[in-house]
Amino acid sequence: MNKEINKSYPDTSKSLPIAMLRAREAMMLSFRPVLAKHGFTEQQWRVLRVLGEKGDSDAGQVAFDACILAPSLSRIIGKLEKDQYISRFVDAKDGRRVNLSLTYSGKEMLNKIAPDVELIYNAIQKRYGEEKLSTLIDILGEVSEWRGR
Amino acid sequence: MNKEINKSYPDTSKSLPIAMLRAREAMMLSFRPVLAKHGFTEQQWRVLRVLGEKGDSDAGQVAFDACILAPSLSRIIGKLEKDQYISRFVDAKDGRRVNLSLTYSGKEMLNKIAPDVELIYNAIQKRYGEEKLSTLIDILGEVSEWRGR
DNA sequence: CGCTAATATTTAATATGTTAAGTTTTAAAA
DNA sequence: TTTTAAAACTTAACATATTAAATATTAGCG
Repeated sequence: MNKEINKSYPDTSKSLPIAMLRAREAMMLSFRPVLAKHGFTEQQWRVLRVLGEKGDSDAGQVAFDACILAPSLSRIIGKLEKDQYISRFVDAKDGRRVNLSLTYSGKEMLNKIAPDVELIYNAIQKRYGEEKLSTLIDILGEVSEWRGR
Repeated sequence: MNKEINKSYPDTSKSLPIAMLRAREAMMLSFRPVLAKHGFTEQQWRVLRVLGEKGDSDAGQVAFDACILAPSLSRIIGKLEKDQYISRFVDAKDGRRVNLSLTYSGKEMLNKIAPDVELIYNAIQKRYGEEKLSTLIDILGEVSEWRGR
């Protein structure tokens, strides 16, 4: 009959991937509406931010910095370019590389949205304290080094 | 001319949402191949796990526990039901609710995959130490309580 | 009881995630 | 130098994410 095929599994409440998903989602519930108000998705915003922060970069670098896979980035930069927030041009020294650059209007948008995003960051930091959050970021940084087997 | 429209923004390396994304992605790079080997996506696996752990639940509960939005869950359970890993039936007392239940074959699959997933969990825990990881989960839990303004 | 608001889920539309395959260009081996 | 392998993107196909709207059902109220 084997009505007892159920065993005991590690509680999902202790699952790191789910815990990160939950925490991230909690924060994004605050951020997303701000970005949406300006017509951007979370990912599009990350691309703009990374370009604003590190300056012109090739697509691979942006993909890494914004934590977006290459195929997704291809589509995203297609749209951002169409909307004239970024410009895209093939690298002169290596024809495989695509360099990305914020346009003036992209920089303007960045300057326009950033303060609203900052407000939320500050509220979160005020709520949980800088120390706890920097501990969090430190550990997350360590775990990001994980390369399984 | 305003060639200096660029200002300074908070470093994305200090962005909590991105830090969580990176750390999560690092771990999922280990987990995904294991799940894929058995033909499941990350989300489908979360649904199976949650049902195995908490027993029969309605869709809303599963959505919360697995951290999947209702519209996504609808499709996912559609596929899991078609593949006969779960069964779905309308609640007798509340016709709006849909109750979900693992089938025998769903439970079998859970028992088959869980050990492989466990191995990875254990390796991660061994690498970073239980204390650090439980600190991480604790802080993540706190941040999950965040409800913006 | 009949009407209206609230719930739980599903459907739809658009955007991104994920893996595999295809292109073009470089680098490296033979 | 010719061939081959590797690198950086892009395209394609399917799955999920996100928001809004549609459905169906229940709860509350007058």
